[in-house]
Amino acid sequence: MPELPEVETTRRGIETTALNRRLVAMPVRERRLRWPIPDCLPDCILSQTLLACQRRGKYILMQFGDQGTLLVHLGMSGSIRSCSPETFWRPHDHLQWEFDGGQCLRYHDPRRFGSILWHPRQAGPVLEHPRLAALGIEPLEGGLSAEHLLKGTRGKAQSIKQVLLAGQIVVGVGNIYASESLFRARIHPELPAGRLTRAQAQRLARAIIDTLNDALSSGGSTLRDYVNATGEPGSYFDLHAAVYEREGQPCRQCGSGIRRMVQGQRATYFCPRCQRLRR
DNA sequence: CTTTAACCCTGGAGGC
DNA sequence: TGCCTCCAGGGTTAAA
Repeated sequence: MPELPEVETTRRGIETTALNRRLVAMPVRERRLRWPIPDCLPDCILSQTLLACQRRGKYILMQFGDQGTLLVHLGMSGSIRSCSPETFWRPHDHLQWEFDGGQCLRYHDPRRFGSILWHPRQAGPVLEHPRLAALGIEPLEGGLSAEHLLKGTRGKAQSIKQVLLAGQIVVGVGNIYASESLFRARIHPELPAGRLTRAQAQRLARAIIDTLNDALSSGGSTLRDYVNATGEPGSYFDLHAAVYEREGQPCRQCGSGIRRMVQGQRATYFCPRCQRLRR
């Protein structure tokens, strides 16, 4: 599933492929995603130039001329690849953006949990879009500190794992990296968020930043360019997980058996020895 | 207000 | 081999 590093790599690939290019066509084969693709597409962006491609959380923001911005989410099975406009359409290829010069981006999403939303310019700053307004800070742009985590978790009885996943304090920590970050910070996933100590918050801020950066750089080095990747469809970054999906296997730190549990209907993996509730 | 659970969807795994 | 059931997952909303 695309986590923040994959989304960021995708964003960079889109920039490389299509920034400052004019959209000449946008065939849509399937509008039924998380929400239906708006009827005004593609008309409202045809012949417009892609002036910027940014990211907020796991949303990719494509600004088309002075018309507005497309909010593109990959859900959990989505991907965007560059191809030639004539490339045969595989199952679950839902649409493509064709730019002048022959550049083309294909949106592919078997489970259709992804979404494509339209934010017209007159609706105001795109960052105030309902889907974006309440998001936590970006972990890779500075500002994620122990103080920020302590402030955001103060008084919360919910587990630290679930608070991280909720994305209201910091974005981009999906199910995989929540487990990985907590392991790296040696914090038990069930710790009530409000009980986080300063030392733990310090380690957690560091762990989140390092975990995401590691994934980003390893993804960048192994695939170079996600959008232009020629590997098998749907191949995501090869994660060298410390705990994720390693139930029963020895902890790389202490050798104890990695445990799996469910929090909020989601799997959590942790080392019972390295991550203790009481510290 | 907080917390929980259901939902959207498909591919893959496991049981028989 | 094939059919059936179950499950994973992110993000959102309805319900408790």
